[in-house]
Amino acid sequence: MLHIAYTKKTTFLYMPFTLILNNIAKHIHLSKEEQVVFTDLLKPQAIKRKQFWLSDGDICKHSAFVTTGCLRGFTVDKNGIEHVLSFAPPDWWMADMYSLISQKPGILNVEALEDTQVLLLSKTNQEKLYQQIPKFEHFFRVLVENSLVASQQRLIDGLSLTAEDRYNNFCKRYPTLIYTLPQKQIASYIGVTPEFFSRMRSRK
Amino acid sequence: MLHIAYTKKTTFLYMPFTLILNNIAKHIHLSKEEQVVFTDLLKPQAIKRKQFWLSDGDICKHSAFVTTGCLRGFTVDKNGIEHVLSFAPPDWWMADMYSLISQKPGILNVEALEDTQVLLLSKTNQEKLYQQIPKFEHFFRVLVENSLVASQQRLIDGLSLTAEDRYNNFCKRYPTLIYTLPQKQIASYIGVTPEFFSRMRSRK
DNA sequence: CTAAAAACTTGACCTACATCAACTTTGCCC
DNA sequence: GGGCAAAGTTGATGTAGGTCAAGTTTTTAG
Repeated sequence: MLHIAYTKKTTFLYMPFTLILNNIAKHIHLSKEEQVVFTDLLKPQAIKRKQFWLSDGDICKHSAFVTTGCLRGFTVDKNGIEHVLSFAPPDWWMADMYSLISQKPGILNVEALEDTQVLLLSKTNQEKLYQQIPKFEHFFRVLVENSLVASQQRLIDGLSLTAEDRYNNFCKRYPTLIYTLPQKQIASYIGVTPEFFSRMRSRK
Repeated sequence: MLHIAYTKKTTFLYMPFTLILNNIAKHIHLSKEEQVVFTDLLKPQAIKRKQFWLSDGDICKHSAFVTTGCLRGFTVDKNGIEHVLSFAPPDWWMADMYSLISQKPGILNVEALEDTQVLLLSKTNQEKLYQQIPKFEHFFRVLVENSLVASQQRLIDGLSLTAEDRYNNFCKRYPTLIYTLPQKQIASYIGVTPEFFSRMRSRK
C-alpha cells in the first residue's frame, strides 16, 4: 500500500509529469534520480476558466508549465484596452518574467481561457534546481533564448507587416489555437481591434 | 621581452578587457585564472563606420561585445524599408540570436554607426566556456533573460502607446544615444517614418 | 432548456501616421 | 575648404486601421 502511494507520487511515469519530462528531455538528459528531484519540486495547481493566476501588481513567485487547458498573458493600457502578450497551451511555460526576475510588482495578468492544469515551479525551487542539477541552468537558458528569438521576430513583424500578414503568420505558427481561441483574443495578439479583425477575415 | 608580451595579452588589467570583465562581474565572480581563460577566447576586431559586421543571409558565428563606437542591428522589409531592432553602444552585446542559435542564415544586418571596436566570442568558444567555467551558463542565462524582458516591454509599448509616448520612453531609457544617433535611426527604432518623427519633435 | 452574457458583425465616420515631392541644412571626404 | 551626399524639414494628400453604435449570433452557467 505504502509502496504504491510512493510510486504514484514520484516515479517518472506518473501521468502529470510525463509531458514536462519530455519537454525537458528535448534539451538535457536527466537520470531517473534527477527526474525525481525535479518533479518533487513541482506543485500541481488547477485554474478554473476565467480565473486569474496572476494580476497586474502581483509579485510573480512561480513559473507555470501548462499540462492541460490554456492560459493567456495580457496587459491593460491606460485606456483599459487589453493587449495579449502570449498564450500558453499545453507544453508551454508562462510567467511574468520581469516580476519573476526582479521580484517587484509586475504588469502582467494571466487568466485561464479554459479549465487549466499547471505545474508550478517556485523561484526558490528553481534556484535550488540550479544548485543541485546545474544542467537546468542550461535548460532554462535555451528556453529563454528561444523565447527571445520569438519575441524579436514578433517585434519585426509588428514593424514591417500588415495586420493581414501578421494574421497569416499566426495561423501558420499556431494552427491549433485558431480553432479554440475566441477571435478577439487573436485580434489582440496581432494588434488590431476585434472589429477590424472581423472585417479582415470577411475579405478573402 | 617575452614576459612583457605575455602580460600584455593576458593580464586582466589590459585595457580592452576591463569593460567586459566589469560587465561580467555584475553577475558572476571570476578568479584571475578564469578571467584569463575567458579573455583568451576573445578576438578583438575593428569595424569602420558604415561597414557591415553581419548581413542578411549570413550565418552568425559570434557574439560581439562593443567596447567603443556603436552598432545598429536592423532588418529590411519587402518594400526595402529598414527597421532597427537594436543599438549596441559600449558595454552592450550584439548578435543575430536566431542565426547564432540555429546556425541557419539570419535576417539581421549589423552595421557600425561610427568606428567601432568589438570583442568577438565565437559560438564554439562560448560552448567551450560553458564546459570549462559553468558559471558562464548562469551569466548568459541572466543576460538573455534581461533581453527578453526588454523585448517584451517594447512589444507592449508598440501595442499600447502612441509614437510620442514611445519616443519619450526611448529618451528616458537611452539618454546618451539621443545626442549621437541620427534622427532617422531613432524614428526607425520607435517605428515611424523620419518625416513623421520630424513633425513630432517640432510640436512641443 | 433557457436567460443572460459574451462574442461577432456591419455601417458611418474619424485619426494617427504614411507617402511623395520639393526644398534646406548638415557633415563628411578629397 | 568646397562640393556632394545624406539628413532633416515642410506641405499636400492618401490609407490602414480605430471608434462608436446598433444589431445578430453563439456560448455559458444554472
